[in-house]
Amino acid sequence: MNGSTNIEAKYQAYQQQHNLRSSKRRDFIFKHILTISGHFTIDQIYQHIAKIDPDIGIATVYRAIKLFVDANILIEHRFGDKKGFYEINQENFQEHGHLICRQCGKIVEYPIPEIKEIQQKKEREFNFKIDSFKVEFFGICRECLEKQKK
Amino acid sequence: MNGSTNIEAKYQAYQQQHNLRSSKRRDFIFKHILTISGHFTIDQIYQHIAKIDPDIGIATVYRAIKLFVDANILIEHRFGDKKGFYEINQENFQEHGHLICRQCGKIVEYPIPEIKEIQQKKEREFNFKIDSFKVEFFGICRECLEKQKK
DNA sequence: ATTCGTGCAAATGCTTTGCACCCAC
DNA sequence: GTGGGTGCAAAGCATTTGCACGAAT
Repeated sequence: MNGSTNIEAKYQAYQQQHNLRSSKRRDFIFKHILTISGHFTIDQIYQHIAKIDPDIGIATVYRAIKLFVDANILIEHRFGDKKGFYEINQENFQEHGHLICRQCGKIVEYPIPEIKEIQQKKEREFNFKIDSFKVEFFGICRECLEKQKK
Repeated sequence: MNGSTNIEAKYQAYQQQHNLRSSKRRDFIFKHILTISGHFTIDQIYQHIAKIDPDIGIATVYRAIKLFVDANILIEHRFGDKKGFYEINQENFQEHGHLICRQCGKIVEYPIPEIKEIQQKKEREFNFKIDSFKVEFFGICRECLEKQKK
């Protein structure tokens, strides 16, 4: 089973559980987010879709993305900004965290395989059913450190 | 050296570096946040301070808290909400992460001593100067799981 | 027919900012 | 006196929502 069928199954299951009607716009947004690697914002999605389907409203994008977050298809991040960042919660993607530079805002991804073990430990310990995680480090990146020296 | 002198030193250093003047209000907010364990919101601080100093404006609280975040005295969290949550970034506090129930919104803290090692590894690997981190797990808590069964 | 999905614009809620005034240096 | 600190109200910005209409069942 590859990643996208896995996610599609999740979407279909969610649609059934919530008695959703089929919607071309929502399906189109869904297909589009599958093609994105890394993070994106609502506005990026909206800009892209609006080129192909100019009548779409940004509210529809908000509603769709919110639904995908609820369905645990997407993970929402707020890296200190007020704006939301989203990324696919694909189980067979590499587990990763984020390094955020608080000076230039750059976001670097890094693999963090250690997290699975910690997650399982916490699940047992707190009797929580965990379905996503975030590991974020904040600091100053090399480039900004060098700029400071000058 | 205990935790609060550590933080006070951080505050003083920041004040000097940024040529801040002394401010009774900012200092009072500073002292107040030191007494709080766990997370708080801007509004909670404002409500508390306004009882003692009714003339204070909420903008002052925002400005002070933002400054403390910039000084790395506070860590800002956004647990999916639009509202910001804050907590002290006290180095000799126990390193901890958060478990967030996406159903009832409950936030549980847990120790995560493993993180220091990971942090150091990433610092070396990416040449980042890391000064704070977040580890968050999202899922459904025991109580909500039990409610679902019924 | 009924109810969900959508566009639009208004509303919301947190946060920031411009301005006039006050206060520390 | 100069420039930071503050209260107030207005503005900003991302996000949500009420409403009327169109589309799916």
